[in-house]
Amino acid sequence: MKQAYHHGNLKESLIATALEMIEQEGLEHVTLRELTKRLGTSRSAIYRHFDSKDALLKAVINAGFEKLHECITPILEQEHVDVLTRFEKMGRAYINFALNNPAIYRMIFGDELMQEREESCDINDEEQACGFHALVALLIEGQEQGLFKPEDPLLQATTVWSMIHGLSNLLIDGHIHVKDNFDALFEMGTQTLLQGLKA
Amino acid sequence: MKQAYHHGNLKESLIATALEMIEQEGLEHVTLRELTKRLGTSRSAIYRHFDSKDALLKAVINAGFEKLHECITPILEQEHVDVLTRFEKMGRAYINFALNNPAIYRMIFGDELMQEREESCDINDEEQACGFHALVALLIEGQEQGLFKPEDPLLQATTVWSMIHGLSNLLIDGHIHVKDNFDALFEMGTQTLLQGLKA
DNA sequence: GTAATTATGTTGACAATGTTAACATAATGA
DNA sequence: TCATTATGTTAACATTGTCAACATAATTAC
Repeated sequence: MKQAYHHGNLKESLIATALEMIEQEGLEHVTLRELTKRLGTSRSAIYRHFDSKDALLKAVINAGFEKLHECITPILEQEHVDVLTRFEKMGRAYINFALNNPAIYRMIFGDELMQEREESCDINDEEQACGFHALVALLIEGQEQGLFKPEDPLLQATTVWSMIHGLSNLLIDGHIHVKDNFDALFEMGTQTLLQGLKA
Repeated sequence: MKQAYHHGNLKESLIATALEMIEQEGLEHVTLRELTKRLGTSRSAIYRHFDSKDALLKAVINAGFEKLHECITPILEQEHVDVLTRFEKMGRAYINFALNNPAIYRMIFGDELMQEREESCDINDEEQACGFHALVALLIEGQEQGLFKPEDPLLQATTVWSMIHGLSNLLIDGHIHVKDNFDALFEMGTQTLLQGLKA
């Protein structure tokens, strides 16, 4: 019905299609002309919804971050599951997200676009890093059960995150080959972490 | 003397200046026109030495990788220093390299340019990943001294690398702020690793 | 030493891309 | 109904990587 002149919800379509293109063709092949062609609109229709291409990409990144968050946080908050199981499930889900969405994952954490906005992605802000603070909560829970050393849980969480994040990056950037020995590698990583944190 | 028409060693100057520009202005501001202007040559002089801009950037990446290698490997091979000290010094040097050369570090491990060349950066190839295999050797040495579990040292090395790499990335991408608590964070990371690997 | 060949550098042009201004059309509300 | 706002289109521009044609230096063959 809205096909005539107005697209309807171009803004969200732009984000969704850009996200698809990034994952399928790679960020460098995402051009505004191609993107708008796929949506049947004209080149500069974008500028009614975003200030620039970078602004659109930031919105895509935020959408991707939301996806990751929805993938991780629920696992950490399954209170009926024991701490160690949640720990392992979270790690597996996190790395799988990276493996299934490598381009977005790379953008979320590495893209230069994000460098400027100082505020965001600050671990210490509980609002912006709620996934991280769910991990902190899990570690505190483990400390109370005597599973982990009673040390600063923020530092512990950062250590855990470093390992998972580093492993994810090495995998999606091709420095480790999944086929080789993913399960053994994941096991070694988590076991090292758990023994390292153990009281 | 060579100023007249021929530059002399344009190829290496291109790599060196590009590396400087990347670190100072950021990769996205490195344009062939600006790069060649700084070297006093004309735009397309590049194409006498490189097939494309990407080819030049790959050469820059290789140069950066070499820098990292020269920074890390000597530490790992100091046979008169005990294993645990070498371990910690390596970690510190590695992260400091990332902090001092964030743009290049990001390119070395994350850049899409490298994705295509399947062969390279393969951990299992002892030629290409000699830094990594120096770490493997250190872990084997530690195993022989009873410091570490007698498990697959390749997996152990990958685990160590994941932690250091992840921490480096989180730091240079601004998700952790160095000023906050770098020493405590580094300590937590290495201690967790060491206790996790301990026999 | 001179001519031929190769290596290296320059200039002008082109296509692709992000962006903007001027214009066009739809939706909304007084 | 009409005025205002929201949204979409078209034409043009500057920037950038790239290439072809040309120019000049260095090297080699004779």
